[in-house]
Amino acid sequence: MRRTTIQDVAARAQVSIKTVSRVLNGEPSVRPSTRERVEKVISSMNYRPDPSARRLAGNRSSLIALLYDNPSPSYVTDNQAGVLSQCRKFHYDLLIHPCNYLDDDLGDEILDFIQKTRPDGVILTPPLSDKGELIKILQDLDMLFVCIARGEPGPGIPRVITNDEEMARKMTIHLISENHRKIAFIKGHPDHKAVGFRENGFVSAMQEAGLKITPEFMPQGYNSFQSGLECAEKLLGLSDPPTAIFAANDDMASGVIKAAYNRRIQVPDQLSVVGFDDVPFAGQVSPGLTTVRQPIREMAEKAAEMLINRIADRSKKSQDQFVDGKLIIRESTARLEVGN
Amino acid sequence: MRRTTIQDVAARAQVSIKTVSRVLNGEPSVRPSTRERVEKVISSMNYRPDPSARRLAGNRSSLIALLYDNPSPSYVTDNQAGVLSQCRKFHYDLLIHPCNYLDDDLGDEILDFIQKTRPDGVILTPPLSDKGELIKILQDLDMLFVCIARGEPGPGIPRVITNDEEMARKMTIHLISENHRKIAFIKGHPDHKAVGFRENGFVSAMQEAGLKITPEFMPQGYNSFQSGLECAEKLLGLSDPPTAIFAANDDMASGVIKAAYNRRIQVPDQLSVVGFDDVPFAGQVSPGLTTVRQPIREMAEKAAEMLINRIADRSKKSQDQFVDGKLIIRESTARLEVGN
DNA sequence: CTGAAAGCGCTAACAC
DNA sequence: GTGTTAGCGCTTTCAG
Repeated sequence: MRRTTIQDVAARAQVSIKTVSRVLNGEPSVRPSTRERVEKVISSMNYRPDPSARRLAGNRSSLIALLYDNPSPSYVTDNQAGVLSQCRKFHYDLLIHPCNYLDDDLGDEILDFIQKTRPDGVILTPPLSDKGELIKILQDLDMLFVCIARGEPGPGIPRVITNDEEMARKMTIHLISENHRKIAFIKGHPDHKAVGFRENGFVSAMQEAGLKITPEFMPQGYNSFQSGLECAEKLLGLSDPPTAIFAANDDMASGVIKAAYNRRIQVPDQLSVVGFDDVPFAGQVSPGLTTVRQPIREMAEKAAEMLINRIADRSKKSQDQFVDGKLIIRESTARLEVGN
Repeated sequence: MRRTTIQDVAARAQVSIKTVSRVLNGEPSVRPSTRERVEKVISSMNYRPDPSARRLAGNRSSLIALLYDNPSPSYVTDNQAGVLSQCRKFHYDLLIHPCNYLDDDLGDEILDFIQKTRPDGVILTPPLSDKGELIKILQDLDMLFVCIARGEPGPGIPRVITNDEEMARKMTIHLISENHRKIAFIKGHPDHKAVGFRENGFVSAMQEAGLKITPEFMPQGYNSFQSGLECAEKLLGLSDPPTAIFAANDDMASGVIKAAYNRRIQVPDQLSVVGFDDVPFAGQVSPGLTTVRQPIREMAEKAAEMLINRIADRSKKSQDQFVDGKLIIRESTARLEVGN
């Protein structure tokens, strides 16, 4: 059974295929009565335009590509969900392309992917969004793109960003308000710029409170559970250990909780732990993790929206979009009782 | 700058476009020397065939659709990764379609999606793969599909499945071998058939060991962290509580650990806990969760492979594929010391 | 083994 | 407002 085409619809509605096309694309110059008639036929025949034909003729793919390394499954699915919700609204399809940030030929691979699939636009998530080499490739291709959580601003590099620094400041101030003075910070992956801002927020809050921070109290993590575990081992083994540990993300924070568990250190009684992101399992570990909620899905939605707007009108410049985080206080932090 | 087309390649290689097409599609009847010449031109011009044009002319989309509800982010990303790896190998693109299992118009939505995107084949993950209504829609459309972890076999319903029952048996036997006698089982979502097999495995191992199981010790969970937490609350509140709890998946098992934590019950000293799936955070909770590793990625790969084979030759019948799970013993279980 | 020509189903000019 | 016509870049007959 051949699928029904625009011809069939046109014949039944007694109009030319062009008119059907106009109705399909919501073009204005169609008499309301005609439009209605065509729409009726379309739905009665259950007609769907063939996307390949549209792409070919219209020279636009109605495809958006989402590029990501794989920070964490929940990060990935949240981003996908956000982008997809906009895609559905505006009749785009989504192509996903996980890739390896460290691949030597990442650039070639992505170039290949884009040339092969010809999306109308691309969305980059960190750490890819911080990678100048990729940005350059996209710009050379004259491909529209939007960066999620990219660290650096730049002309022609539209971004959706959060107030990482401010939220890290707030979280640090919260810890200080709970009487903590010896607070350590586990730094995030150096290639992941936005995570670096969390460090800045921590440092500025500490300095403002007149608290000193030693390099010993700021070990370098790499965003992974394992690196958080290792950094915490070091911190907790110190002769004068911290009473609170702020990890730059939740994965590392859960590594800290694990390290404390291994050493039979009670959280939060003996040690407060905080993370950043509010991944799903942050609420499921024991104790529940105090953290900063990152509106990942919302950021992805905004990014998709920006991208779709730019596709519709390439001349329109788009400004960086901001999205707010939020403190989530759970059980992994507590007021430090005096005497410590 | 116009993109290079098959015409350009043909002109440069001094052949007709048909010959280029033949080379592109790996058709046999091309003289090796000609083939080589064409290939050289293709790579020197960095030519990529336009997928839309191919789809339109060839009446095949080179698209695979992955349909899923959202059991958990890691489940989703593992499935995507598995399918994608095969897609890349065989030059398919992947369309993802998360949906809501409980939507009243799920069938319509999926029908719409398929008609709109015209994939060459579809992969279903549980619980969608158990939903007869969807299967029927796909069959009516004459759409090729493969089910992952579908419970029921059926003619014309190719599946990739695991030995859930056997692994649950083994895990139960493990608990029994560690002296546990009072073992509770938190059942999975009733709509998720494969998870039901885990229950069967548990029951058969218990019966074989001559241990009795009361309904009280087999509460109904719904695969979520929260439901695991609630079931565990009930179990641990019993006058004669279990010494071990087997949850039908890891999310529920981590709910159990949380419940124990809340009640200051030591895991594994006072209570052994086991899950099923080996999601990433199973190794990150404290204590690490003893569980059964589900080879999700591998299943997805097999499913994609089967599907692609069927697309290549619709007449070929495909048999159900089996993939093995594996016991992962971590710290949440321990030998029960006598005297209990 | 290779090529010419006819579409695939749609959109974009341009006419009316 | 609406229709006609010519492609988009490829695959597929069907001839040679």
